[in-house]
Amino acid sequence: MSEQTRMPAGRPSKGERTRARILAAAAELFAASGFHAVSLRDIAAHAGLTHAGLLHHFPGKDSLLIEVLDHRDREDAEVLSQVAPREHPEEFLRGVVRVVHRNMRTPGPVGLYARISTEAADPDHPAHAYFVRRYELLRAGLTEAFTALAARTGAPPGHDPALTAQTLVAVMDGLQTQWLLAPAAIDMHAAVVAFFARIGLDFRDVPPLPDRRSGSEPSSASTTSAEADT
Amino acid sequence: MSEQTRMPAGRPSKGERTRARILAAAAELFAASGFHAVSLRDIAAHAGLTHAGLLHHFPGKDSLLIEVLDHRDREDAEVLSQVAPREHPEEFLRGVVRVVHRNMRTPGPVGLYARISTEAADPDHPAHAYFVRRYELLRAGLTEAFTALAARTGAPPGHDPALTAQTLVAVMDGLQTQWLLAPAAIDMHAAVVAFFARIGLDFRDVPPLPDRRSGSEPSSASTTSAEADT
DNA sequence: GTCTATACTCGGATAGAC
DNA sequence: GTCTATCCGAGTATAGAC
Repeated sequence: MSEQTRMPAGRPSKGERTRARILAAAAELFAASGFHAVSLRDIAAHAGLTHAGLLHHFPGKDSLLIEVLDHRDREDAEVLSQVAPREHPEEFLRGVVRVVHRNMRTPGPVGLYARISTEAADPDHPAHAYFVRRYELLRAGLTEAFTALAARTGAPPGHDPALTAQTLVAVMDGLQTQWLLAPAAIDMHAAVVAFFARIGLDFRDVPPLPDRRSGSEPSSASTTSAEADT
Repeated sequence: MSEQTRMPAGRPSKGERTRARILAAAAELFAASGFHAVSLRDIAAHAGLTHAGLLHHFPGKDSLLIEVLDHRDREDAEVLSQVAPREHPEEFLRGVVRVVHRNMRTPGPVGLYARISTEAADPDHPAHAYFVRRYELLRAGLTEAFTALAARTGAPPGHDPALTAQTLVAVMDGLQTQWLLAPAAIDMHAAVVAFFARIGLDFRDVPPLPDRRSGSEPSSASTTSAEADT
């Protein structure tokens, strides 16, 4: 799914630059208007070529979507994969809070993600396998963190790390839905901090994340420890 | 948005019966394959007419969608509106658990709802206002219930009923996303019961809801107390 | 290897005949 | 109230210019 994504580092060829332009245009337009509402002709025009020319670089609209998702994914992975959930669970969970905080500055990509993740419930959807795997990894990483945390601090009797992980993911996703519909009424960051407080973690002091630098490739997105083997 | 939805009660005219047939076909096909994957020609054929004939009864595909959602909404409202959140908060919350439980038997409509609710983040979406209002009402009802409950049982110091309501809604929505992607891995009912347990409510014994009777109009869906004034 | 031109099929939507 | 005919724009595929 994400092979051949290492940076050429040297001088990018003309085709590679065109590809990057297309990807940037797709990300922007998808984020602004969603997947179905945007046509290949729109994206192509935005990137300065015809839709047939675009199809020389990408086999179809679906693959374009997946590559856009994959790219954004690596940006979050940059934050979360700095620290292994098993060894430094608190730090890992702090990273989650920081991502949520930053998400409140980027409704476009957040909306895109929310939209596609629900569309992808259909097994025939091009991004289905992508999201199944993504959620598995997310839950696995959080479960590891909660397990390590419970072992360290002494777990309450009925505590279930996997259930907590699943619920935390649900809270973050569900908050996005409400926030996207009524941004002024929902404070995702505060709600997630409150959720952590309910399970005994005080994350009120977690510092915000710097603004995402605009449209550049991640400098080093090699192996992400968040993608550890289950 | 939902005017002219009272039952004519007398003998339905031919047009009304056709309308009902179209609506039933749309609900079935949307639930089975989603919104975008189903064409007006599919729905029309399923209802026994051409797509142009269908468009005589509904101005467009969007309005068809909204009416389908509205219809399903009233069915859930039947459960939740039996009891006022302020007077009988436990019963009201029990109703929520029962709806979640029943949802696990109907992935089609649940998926449709999840999809549309994220698409509707776009202010230009035909269902935008619908979902904004729906979430406001949901949160308002739950906030009332949690407030009444806190007043009765003695509230913990830092307890915020509105925040709890918002988080519960998020949990239910987010669980749906994960469940739709991997039904075998997620038990929405158990997770919601666990969430209630975390805030001190034992809902393990809530009885399931009977199966939805197939394709008939609600017998009396007049005023829903869940739609009380905010 | 990069791109344009063109065409095919299917979608939603409209106009007007019956 | 329903149909036929038609329009426009979507995703996709192919041929061929450079």
